[in-house]
Amino acid sequence: MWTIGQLAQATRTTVRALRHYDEIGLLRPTERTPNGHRRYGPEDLRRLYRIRSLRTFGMSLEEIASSLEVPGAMETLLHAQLAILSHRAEELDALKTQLTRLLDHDDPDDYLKALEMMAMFDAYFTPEQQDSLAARREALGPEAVESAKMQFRTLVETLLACVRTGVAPDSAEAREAVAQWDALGAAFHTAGAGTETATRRMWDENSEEISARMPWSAEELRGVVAFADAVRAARG
Amino acid sequence: MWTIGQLAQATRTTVRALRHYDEIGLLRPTERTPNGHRRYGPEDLRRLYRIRSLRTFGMSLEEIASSLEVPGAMETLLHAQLAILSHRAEELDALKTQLTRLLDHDDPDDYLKALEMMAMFDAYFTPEQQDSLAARREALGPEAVESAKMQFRTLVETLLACVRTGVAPDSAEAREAVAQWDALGAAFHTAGAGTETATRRMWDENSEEISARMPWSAEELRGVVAFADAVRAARG
DNA sequence: GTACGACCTGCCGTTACGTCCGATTCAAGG
DNA sequence: CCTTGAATCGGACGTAACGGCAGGTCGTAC
Repeated sequence: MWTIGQLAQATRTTVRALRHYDEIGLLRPTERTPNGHRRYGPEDLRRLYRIRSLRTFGMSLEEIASSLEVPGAMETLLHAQLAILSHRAEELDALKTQLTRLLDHDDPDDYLKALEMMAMFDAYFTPEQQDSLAARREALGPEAVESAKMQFRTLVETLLACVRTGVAPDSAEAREAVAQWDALGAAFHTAGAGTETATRRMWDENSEEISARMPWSAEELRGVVAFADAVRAARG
Repeated sequence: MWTIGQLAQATRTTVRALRHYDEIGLLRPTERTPNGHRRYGPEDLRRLYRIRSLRTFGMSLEEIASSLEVPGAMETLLHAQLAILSHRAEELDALKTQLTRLLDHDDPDDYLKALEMMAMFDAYFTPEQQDSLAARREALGPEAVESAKMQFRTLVETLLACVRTGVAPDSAEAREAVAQWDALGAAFHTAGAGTETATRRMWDENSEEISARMPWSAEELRGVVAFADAVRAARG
């Protein structure tokens, strides 16, 4: 039989934790001395060992309590916990790659804007869509992505010029530019269903935020998008 | 300018979270209407995006607040967070393998005892020592481990017989048995420094618990260990 | 006798909000 | 203009697993 301090020291827990377990009924000492001091026996020690093990697996004390009562619950619970841990590991891994991508970014002063974009990205794309977009980018390779950015810039400039000079939406010049624009987008979208509409929503609702990362104003961008719509409508 | 409900819906947060951010001064709305309703502007929206991004990286609101104030703190903090995430990933991975080992165990009714042993194991070996022991077991292969268990059982029986029949500690029979015992232990211990003494402490302080998993009583085991000590002492 | 350590109960604090409350206030319809 | 339902307000309490502190009791050693 051991006092609470001895048990705590022997099992590398704390007196406070043991008292907490007693409070919530998870580990009641075998007996109390007449003056109220807790006395723990070997059976309590074993139960404590089990509790600490299950705790290292990330289970809540409530789960531990119920699994220790019901004799057959252990296997089911451990399997479930393994699944949870695997899921958490995947999430962690995704976070790590995202963070690494962010830190590998060229411009170290651009973190704040990058963070904004990531959150917006999260808000408009489902995780599956994000995965497919990332996979698509990876499949295309970094130089293809850079090249796409360049093409995108020149296309925006072209369309912007069309808007400014009042080129008709059914002109060959406008059609050609919009066709290239759509092809460029398609190269990144073919992998995931619904990414096109999500991109469009993000574009519509956040042109101000997006323009903050680009050399054009939100007004100009909205004009370009509207013009592209008109060109597609004229094309039929 | 948006109301709190609109902002919450647009950014997929909750009204309560936004009020919380306001409370702790993390995200104050640009203005209030005369009647006290919060009004958020584009600047608030951007700040919220940043906050949500950093939150997904597992940072506390306090860390986020300070990193958003100090201009250069972002890179340092993100790097630190990446390190933390990597560490957590390793821990999670270790937990997963441990759980998997437990679930791969032959006897499904033996979970509770296995959990006890794991906790004791944790209490007496440092993580590095545990790694080296596991690596050692893996290097030896499962059939070698099984064979060692068999040898261990017969050795205990032999020594137990010596104790019962009062064989002298300096007899050839006793010396031979103890030499084999030590060799068997050495096969598992050579990889990690300090594992021998840890094993010994665990053995000394928990013979009752250990005996619960073996076909001998704690009394008998303590007798065997003491006898082995005597034999080693006689050997010099 | 008293000093010291170990123990007791009870209460507040932690994180990032969720939930519920009663009291206003807004927007739309009759 | 009045009503009604939805949105908003501030405040309070709850969460998980303890940590830490206060004030009191107990046992032992000097």
